[in-house]
Amino acid sequence: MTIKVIMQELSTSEENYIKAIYAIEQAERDTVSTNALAEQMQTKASSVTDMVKKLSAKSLITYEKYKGVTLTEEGIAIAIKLIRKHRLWETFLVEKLGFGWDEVHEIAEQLEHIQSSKLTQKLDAFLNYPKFDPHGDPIPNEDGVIHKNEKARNLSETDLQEAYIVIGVSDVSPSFLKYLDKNGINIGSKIKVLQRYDFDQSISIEFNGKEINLSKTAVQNITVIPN
Amino acid sequence: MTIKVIMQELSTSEENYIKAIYAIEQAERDTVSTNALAEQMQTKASSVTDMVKKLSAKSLITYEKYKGVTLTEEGIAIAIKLIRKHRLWETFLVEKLGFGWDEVHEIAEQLEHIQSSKLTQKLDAFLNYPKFDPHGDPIPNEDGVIHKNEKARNLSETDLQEAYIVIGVSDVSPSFLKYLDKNGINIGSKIKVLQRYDFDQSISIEFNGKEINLSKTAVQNITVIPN
DNA sequence: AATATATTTTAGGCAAGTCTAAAAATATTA
DNA sequence: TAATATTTTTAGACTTGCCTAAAATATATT
Ligand SMILES: [Mn+2]
Ligand SMILES: [Mn+2]
Ligand SMILES: [Mn+2]
Ligand SMILES: [Mn+2]
Repeated sequence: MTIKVIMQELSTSEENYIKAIYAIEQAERDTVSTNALAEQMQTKASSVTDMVKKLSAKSLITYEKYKGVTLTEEGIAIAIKLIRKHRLWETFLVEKLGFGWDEVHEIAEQLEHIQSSKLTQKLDAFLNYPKFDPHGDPIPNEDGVIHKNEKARNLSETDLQEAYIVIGVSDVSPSFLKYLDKNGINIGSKIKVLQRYDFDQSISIEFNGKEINLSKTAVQNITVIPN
Repeated sequence: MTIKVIMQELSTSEENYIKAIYAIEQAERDTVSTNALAEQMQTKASSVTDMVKKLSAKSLITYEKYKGVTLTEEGIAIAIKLIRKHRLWETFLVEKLGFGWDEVHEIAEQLEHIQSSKLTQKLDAFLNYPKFDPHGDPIPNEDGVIHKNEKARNLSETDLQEAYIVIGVSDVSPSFLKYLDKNGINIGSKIKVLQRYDFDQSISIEFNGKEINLSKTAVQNITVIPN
């Protein structure tokens, strides 16, 4: 007797909620509150309550009134599949179609919902099984395994006078990425941390021979490893 | 004073209706009836009436009660853009990802709704501005121009003992395309029409040295040009 | 502990897209 | 042309996903 796993069809909205819950779970290591989810989804708390009941009924999250939600194993698997598709498509758009890294997130938000596991698998092969997307984020493999870089840290947690390599950005808004482009900073850029200003938590770095000042907000959105 | 053309955002459902109306208009050269549209959309006539009112309010079709619908200029432009995207994606899936021509239609049905004119343009360039999709259908260019082959005709309208080249298929169902695959018939296949059987309107052709019998239904779905 | 504040849920409503059943209009046929 | 059949529209209902306003619960403050 064979057991058939029925992978339920999810709406785009349901998928986006799953992704949002996953993202919050990764950031804060706690159950996800209704308000936090409403914030992430740019919607109202009452809408979140509605959706959260539906996802709970489908066993993709556990939900207790007034106590927030957590993804189930199945929910996590779905979230990771979506992230995999999102990052593969972003890689395709940059590597094959020549888009800038600031242009691909919005399009990938649409493409990640295309339903075809064969497509995902063939896209992965076509791209030569890339490990990271254009923003330096790791791409989960077909089994859902994500290889995080152990040495990765936020630029705000670095030592003075030490050399680092930029390996990722956590804000993918076009304005931030264009700002980095203007300064020539990209994934792989070699930098040295020169000074840290306590009054506004900005820092100055050496990059390509010149000194660049980065605001607190910019610094918080750059991930590096020691060089 | 500049006139700004506001390209309205359409839902996937609205887009599919526009495409369906266009397809029927091409086939029968007449206004499109509610029932014909319901048949094409695999839905009920009452649902069609509802949608037809909406599209009419958006000036994408002209609609008169009990008299069927016609696409407006704007409606036609939208239909052609969708067909362009559909066929470009099918080409991508076959040429770049290695899908079979029988596997791509369903996936392209999803991909054609991705919103980004820059994506369409870059995909076109990446594919080297292909003129035809994997089923031999012409791909509209960025200006909406479709180059139809003047010499194209249905296999049912061919002369005996004459040589032809298969240039297209009008049924894209996997079962039909797999049937052609089994016989080795593809776009570009050189064939000779041997005989025509009146009693069931089947024909026999010579292909690759061997004789193949094709049913009426098969014949009706193959497009050829004289060799 | 009682009160005030913040968070979350419920109640009720709206738009899109679909359906069934019934009514209205059009087309066919006797 | 009148009856019959077919097509199309309307009426009313359902689901999904969202909203606002109000009620319920939980948390913070005095
Ligand atoms: Mn992204
Ligand atoms: Mn990314
Ligand atoms: Mn197709
Ligand atoms: Mn095609």
